Amino acid sequence: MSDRRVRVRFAPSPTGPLHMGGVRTALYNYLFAKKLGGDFLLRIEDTDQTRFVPGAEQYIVDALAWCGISPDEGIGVNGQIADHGPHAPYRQSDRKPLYRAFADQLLAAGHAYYAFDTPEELEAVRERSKSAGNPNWQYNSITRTSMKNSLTLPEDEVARRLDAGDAYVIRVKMPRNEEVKFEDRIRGWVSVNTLNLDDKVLLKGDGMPTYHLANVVDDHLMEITHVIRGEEWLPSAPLHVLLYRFFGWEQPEFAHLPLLLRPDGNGKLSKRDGDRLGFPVFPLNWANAETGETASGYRERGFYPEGFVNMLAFLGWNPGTNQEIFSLDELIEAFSIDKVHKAGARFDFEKAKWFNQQHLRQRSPEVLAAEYQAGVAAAFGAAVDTDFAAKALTLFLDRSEFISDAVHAAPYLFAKPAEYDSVMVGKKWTSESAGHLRSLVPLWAASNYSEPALEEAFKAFLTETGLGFGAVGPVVRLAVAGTTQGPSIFGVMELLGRSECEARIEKAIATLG
RNA sequence: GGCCCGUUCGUCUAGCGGUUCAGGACAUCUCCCUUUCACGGAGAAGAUCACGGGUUCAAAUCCCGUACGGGUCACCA
Repeated sequence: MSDRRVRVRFAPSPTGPLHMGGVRTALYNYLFAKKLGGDFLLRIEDTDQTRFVPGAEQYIVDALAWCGISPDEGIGVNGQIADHGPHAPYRQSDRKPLYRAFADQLLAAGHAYYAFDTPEELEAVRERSKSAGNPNWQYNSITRTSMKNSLTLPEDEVARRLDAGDAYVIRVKMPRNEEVKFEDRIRGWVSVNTLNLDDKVLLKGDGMPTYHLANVVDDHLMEITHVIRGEEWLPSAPLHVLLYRFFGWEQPEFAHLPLLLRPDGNGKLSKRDGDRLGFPVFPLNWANAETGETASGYRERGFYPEGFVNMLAFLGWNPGTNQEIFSLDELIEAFSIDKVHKAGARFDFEKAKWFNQQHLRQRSPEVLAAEYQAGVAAAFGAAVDTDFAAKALTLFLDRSEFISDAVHAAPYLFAKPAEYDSVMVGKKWTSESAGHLRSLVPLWAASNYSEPALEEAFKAFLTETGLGFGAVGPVVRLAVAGTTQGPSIFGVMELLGRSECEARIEKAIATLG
């Protein structure tokens, strides 16, 4: 497989929104392919018709598009829900007719067999086994001899049942005692004895393949060279290796990614963690049609795709240098599957925010100004011009992790303070405060109301009166902004303009005395 | 429980037999800057490299065992 064109795939099941772990798997696949000049495909594995969730497929496509992880082939090319490429269709439910022949091939070669046991019978056997002290009964090389299948039933009865249309599944016939080995790109040699593997169902009663069959068949047909997926697939990898062998196909290279762990306690990060832990687990908002609840997404939380992707890339991978801030293109350049960590990575939202902050600062002033304008319009229904936005950003960007921080840090830029910080009023507002402000108003009015001029006039006033900055500065802040925190109050005053500032000062004096 | 995988500062990690009594980042703390809050700068603290045995002149790095953690055991993916 060394000189084959690199082709990888991300193959999610549309049973709900894609969570961040899934996005990271897609990202690593994408980075790997692009780094090597190969193809990245998106295939939809919807063989379980009972778990179909409306909108999930659209969500997956939208989420990847937002992240900039664009498929070259399959579903979702150019963000469209449509098949695109020489191996169409790329949705397994649409490929249903094609799997049967492969199951038959295994049947003919003696690597698979028909099994007529009903789900109820299997359930009963498991129950019996459990009460006998064996908690997990398996359909395997030993137990299959006492089940109803084409290995135990007389040939004519099997033919009769098949003719009669009896329900059946096709199971893999697991070899009795064989060591299955494969070299995982991340974990090295992994070895399992078939004694511990069971006769997995390959083709279900409804004619649909299970993941195992569909995955192996499609990866082969679609000429996938590297299977990069989550560690939860490691236990079934030996089965897949065996299937490639049974079919006589070249086996792709495997790379099983470490899991994303919950920041608290134990276990892997799951969809059900939702917002319970105080951060989104999904790339985009997801409105659950059944519960009516909306799970929050990174996009809506204010993250830039660049920050989100950068953060995800570093959960389990590291370039080996001290550089941490990367664009998608830089990630492609730096990525190496061999540098992926083996152990699970515990997610830390604080660091995630830091990544976004770094990307926030890398954006151009023009783009930021436009985003700020949009944010202000959405939050306060106020329209501000580009100059205002640019000036506001020089004041507020430093203290922001998200552009929304800059927007929400100063509602007082868009409305007079509704109230004044009572603690600071108590500390700083004295019987003399109103007088100081009244003295300042004409001094400022005589200036051009620019930040430096306002500050200069203020300082001159202090010098003249012998007052300290701490005695009057906070008072000005309270009057103009209602709070004593924030950037230079003179910058804020410049933004607000003279008449607004004077009105606010009057209002404060009227309110606070 | 069986099988498989993993284990370096609180967290993400660098490290691939000697140049490391372990480097960076987030978080924490201190100081400077700023008469606010942040940003920024400087610094501190924080890991006997899970533990125990080996191998070797030399081990975080190789091997074995133990412990702990995780994953997986469906006609789900």
